[in-house]
Amino acid sequence: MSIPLLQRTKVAEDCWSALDAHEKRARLLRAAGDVFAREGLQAPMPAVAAAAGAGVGSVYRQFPSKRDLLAALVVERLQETERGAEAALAGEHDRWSALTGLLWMLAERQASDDVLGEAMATVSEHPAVAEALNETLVSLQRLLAAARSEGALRADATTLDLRLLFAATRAANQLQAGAWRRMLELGIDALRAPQPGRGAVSDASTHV
Amino acid sequence: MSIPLLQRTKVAEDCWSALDAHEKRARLLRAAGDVFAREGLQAPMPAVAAAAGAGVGSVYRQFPSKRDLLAALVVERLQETERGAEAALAGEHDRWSALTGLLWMLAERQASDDVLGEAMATVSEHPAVAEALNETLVSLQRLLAAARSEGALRADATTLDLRLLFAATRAANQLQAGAWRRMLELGIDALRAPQPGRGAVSDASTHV
DNA sequence: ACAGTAGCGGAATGAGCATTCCGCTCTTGC
DNA sequence: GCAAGAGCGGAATGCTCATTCCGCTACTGT
Repeated sequence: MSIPLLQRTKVAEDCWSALDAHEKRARLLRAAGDVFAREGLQAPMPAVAAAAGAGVGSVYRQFPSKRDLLAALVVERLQETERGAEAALAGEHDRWSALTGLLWMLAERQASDDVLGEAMATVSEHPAVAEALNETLVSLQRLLAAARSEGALRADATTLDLRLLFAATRAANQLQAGAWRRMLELGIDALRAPQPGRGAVSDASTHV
Repeated sequence: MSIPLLQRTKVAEDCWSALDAHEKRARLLRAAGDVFAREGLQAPMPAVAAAAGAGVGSVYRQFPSKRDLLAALVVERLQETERGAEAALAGEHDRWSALTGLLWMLAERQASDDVLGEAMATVSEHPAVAEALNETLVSLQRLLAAARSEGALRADATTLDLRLLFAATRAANQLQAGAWRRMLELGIDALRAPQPGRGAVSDASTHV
């Protein structure tokens, strides 16, 4: 069941064990993501361990507590988001298209596997999560700034608006499968700059 | 601690015990609402019992399970909403004002004590809740129809839109206290009929 | 080939909670 | 005033986990 053959060799053992640990961690994270997505956040640790083909002990060696495991999962997703934002910023299209494209991608992913939203709420206080969130928000902020300078994004849009949008799509989807699409369309419309329009998704423009 | 004096008298004992049971039930419900609002839905039953100045046994005599207690709480709130809708329908103002007024009131209440949203998700399958929800939706539906006939509400707005709106305000508020206001303003704007506007909160107009 | 040990799997432990059970009290009916 | 019993409070029970602990296996270095 395990992959002991990859463990420590006489050559550069630190290097090997490091690589190995990394792979094991990734495997656990993937299994945890699957299990939590399928059974909800209350899925027991032993189930996660089993899904990863490991014993609980091994899970706890990588993640000191369930909370830490959840946090790692969330951080992973946040980093993906950050990379997505960076890519959007560097892409060929105009920033507005890049931004909306990113939002659709993220929302779709969230819709197909909602755990992360709930997990985020559970571990938002976790140091690692807080840090990752900050970094992600910085990237998103830059993307917003770029889109704004191109005139496509309403002037007072902030990253809080984006977060509100995600919260809303998630809520919508819990109420009725597929409802997230409409909610997102609506939100994106509200984010668009044009015309004299009325309000934005948020008036709290003093946040990152 | 208890109010034994009100129990059974020789006069019309069914009547008395019924009234008494009703009062006790109400007291439990109030206590449960407080406790859950303060400590979250995972608050232990003994805590609820203590808050009501009763023993767990008494709680279980009224509500066979925690789930039933939660359901009763949700049903109560739904009925309030229903009454609110009826009142709005019968009020003096135009239906649009009545509708938005109702939405503001309900959203504010939800913001100040969020449990019900979560509880609703937990027990939405419960028969009693399903039934109460249906009735509430019927009333809201009538209010919507009235507002629509006055021309203030967009033609394709449904009660699902209202539910989405509540889900969204709740989500917004969880992210940032007070954010529900903006979200609600936005949603109400989207519900307004006027001009050629773009989209509604939902495109699923085939639901009650 | 052998002793030493890192890392593993999963049994064992402990805590928290919903729910059940029971002895006790206060009220009733005579 | 007394026996019967309705309804009460809260101790006891049983179960589900998170987390800890430990004997075992497989690889290392000699």
